[in-house]
Parts: sequence; structure tokens; C-alpha cells
Amino acid sequence: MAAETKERIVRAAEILFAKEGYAGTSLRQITESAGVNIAAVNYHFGSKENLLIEILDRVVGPINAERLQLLDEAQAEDTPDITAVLTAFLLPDLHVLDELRSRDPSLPRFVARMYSEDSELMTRVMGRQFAETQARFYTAFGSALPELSSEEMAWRLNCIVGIVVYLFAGVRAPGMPPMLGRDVDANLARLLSVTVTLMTAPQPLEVSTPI
Amino acid sequence: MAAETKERIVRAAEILFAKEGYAGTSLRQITESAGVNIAAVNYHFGSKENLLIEILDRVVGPINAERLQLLDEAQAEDTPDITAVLTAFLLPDLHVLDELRSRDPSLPRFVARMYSEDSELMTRVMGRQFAETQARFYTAFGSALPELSSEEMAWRLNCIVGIVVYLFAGVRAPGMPPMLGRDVDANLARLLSVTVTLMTAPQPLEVSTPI
DNA sequence: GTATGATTAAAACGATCGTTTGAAATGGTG
DNA sequence: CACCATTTCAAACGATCGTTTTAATCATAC
Repeated sequence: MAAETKERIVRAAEILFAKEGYAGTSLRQITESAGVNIAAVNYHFGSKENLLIEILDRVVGPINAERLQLLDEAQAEDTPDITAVLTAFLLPDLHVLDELRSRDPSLPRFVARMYSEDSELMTRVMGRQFAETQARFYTAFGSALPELSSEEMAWRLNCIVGIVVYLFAGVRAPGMPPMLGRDVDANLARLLSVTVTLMTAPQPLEVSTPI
Repeated sequence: MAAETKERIVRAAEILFAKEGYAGTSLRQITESAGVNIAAVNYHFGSKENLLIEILDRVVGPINAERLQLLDEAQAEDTPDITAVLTAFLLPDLHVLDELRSRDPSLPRFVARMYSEDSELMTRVMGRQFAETQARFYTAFGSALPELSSEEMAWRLNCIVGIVVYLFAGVRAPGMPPMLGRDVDANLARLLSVTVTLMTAPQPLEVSTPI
């Protein structure tokens, strides 16, 4: 079955990409780990880069799809408050993070790696995936926080993205427990308590505008 | 002059490591960009990995050195409040970030990359560099925030590290301005307004302990 | 059963990798 | 100037990279 070969390649590649990075992983590592022939990657995906793109879309796609769906539901009745918008924004991350982690403990790091890459490829894939999400959530956050300047709001949102990316990276100081447990609801509660506080803080005194 | 050759290699390598990653950069790219012979890397540093370690120490070392110095100064008179401790923690990051950025706009990303790598090498270097800093600041934050459980404090501190790492990554959504401007004091004020709020938020309701 | 298209397999392609070699060049010291 | 240690250089090392080729194998329809 050809579909299974593709699947085996994807499963092996995403783990290796997470552990060693895209450039640090060879096709021979992937195909050996997947138990398929070396030529199968180029046959099924065309190139190593196309394989990465397919994996990227598989991981990032569901996050934004669920984000938009949750935002739709939250906006169905009336304009949602900041907790509801933040939940729609963060819960899909926790879902995907939990799913990735259940497949392999090092798998979430794949997402974090993509954020510290600045290649043309990453900009292209991320731009395509996040364009609609960004627009929808910016207006939703703006409605939930009318007293905040849009510039300050975008800044704080970036902080939240930074926190989330760091969760995916799973960095731990020696002797410290992981930041997230197995209970998605508890993780969300904890993440919300921080991010709601962060977003609802009063607009600070004027700071010089970034260049 | 041999010292200049070493310096040229370091300057070229850190930019390329920031842009393309460690595994994605070849010694030939480095030596060509530095204008030195390919054999110079192994002659002066022994190996490509030793070159990375030296660059890592050069970048991360000053951050923690300044952190400890600022904490010493803050603790000279009495126990510093949360703003003072956070300033001692964050200001060195902003200094190094500014210095890196002035050398090359893409250079700060090198630091962010190191955080999404999980190799044995990174654990070793980071552990050596951050061990003392971590211990000192954990007790300082504990004294400044006695009402916070140490577990909650560590969690929030991780959030702050995530934000800082994201600052180094310099990720920008399309059409958005960079998060930091040229004025270090203004950057600190902005970062403090967020992080002080984050750290001084009331202890949240019980959340299930992470596994 | 046989023909046909899809998939797998082994082998090799040229290119590039990190590293090493040995000789040439360099620069200070007697 | 001659000496010697340090540094640079061109060239090559074996290994591995992503990719391609060509033949073998498979599944399926006639």
C-alpha cells in the first residue's frame, strides 16, 4: 500500500525534524527509521523540502482551523469577552501540543523550531496558514479590549505567542518539572490565568514607538 | 595576525548560524564569508562544534554576568522589589539583543535558535552558563513575591523566558512592526509593564500539578 | 494468463560535507 | 641574515548528502 509508505515517512520525518532539525536530518535517517527505501521520499513527495511543507501543513493547519471554528462559536451569540477569545486562540494549541506529545515526547519541538527559522520557505508556509487567523483574531481582540491601542494589543499578543512557542519548545531548567501536564483543561486554566492578566492590564504610559 | 582570523571566523559564523542554523551552515560558507582559508576553522577552533561552543559562550556569558552584577547591586541595600529583580533579569537581555542587532539585524535569532535545539551540546553549555543565575534569581524572586508558591513562580518565570526568547527570534507577522525599538530604556519599560503585571497577578485557583 | 500502470528496490549520480595533510608563507628573535 | 614557531594555503581525504536511474515487483483489469 502506497498510502502507508507516505504515512510511515511522515511519521518518521517529523520526529527526526523535531529532534535534529530539518537541515540536521538526512533522507537516509528518515527512510531507515521509516523502514522504506531511500527513493520513496522523492517518489511520493518530490523532494525533501516538499516533505517538510506537507508536515508543516499537517501540524499548523489543524491549529488555525480549530481556532477559527472556536471563534465562530464564540461570536455566534454576541461579542465574546477576552477570556472567550483567548480560549479560542489558545485551546487549539494545547490540543495539538497534547496530540503531538502523545505521539512522541519530542514532537512538539518541531513547531517551536519552525518559529526560529526565518527561511523564505517558513515565511511562505506560515503566511499562507496564518493570514486569515491573524485578521480575524485581531478584530476580535480589539472588540474585547476597546480601551487598548491596537499597537499595544498586538504587542501583548506577540508576548502570548512567545509563551505558546516556548511551551512547544518544552525547554526545562535542570530539576524543573515541565510546564504542562496531561490535563488539557488544567493547562488551559493555567495559561488563561496568565494571559488574561496580561491582556487586561491597564494601558501603560506612553512608550516610544518602535522603529 | 592570528587573533584577527579567529575574530573574522566568529563574526561570519554567528551571522550564518543565526540565518541558516548550525547544521544548515557549512564551514565553506563561513570561511568564504570571513575571507579566510577553509582549514583555518579546524586550526583555530579544532572543529565546527567547538566553534559553536565558543560563540555560544561569547553570547550567553555576558548576559548572565551582567544579570548577577545587577542583582548584586539591587541586593546591596535591602531586599529588592519585584521590579528591581525583573530589571536585573531582563535588562542584560535587552543590552545583548541591542548589541547583536547593531552588528547584524538577523544576529539575535542565533539565541532563539539555541533554545529550540535540544541537543546534548546545548544542554551542556546552557547548564554550565545558567546554573548560578537560576539559583540566585529563584531566591530573589521568591523574596520579592512571598505570597506566590515557588511552583507558580517558576511557571510564570518560564513564561517570561518564553517572551524574551521570542524577542530574540524577532518573528513578525506580515505588516507588523518589530516588537522592540532602538531605545533600550523604552524597551525595558514596555517589557516591565507586561512582566510585572504577569508576576504580581494573584495566585490562581488550584490547578492540577503537572506530571 | 497477460498486459498495464503504480510502487518498490538496488545502485549509482555528481555535489558537498567536515576534516586532514604537507608545503609555503609569515613574523618575531637570536 | 638565519632560525624557528606560528599561521596560511591549495589540495585532497573518505564520508555522506539529495537526487536520479533502471530494473524488479506488485496490484489490477481485461
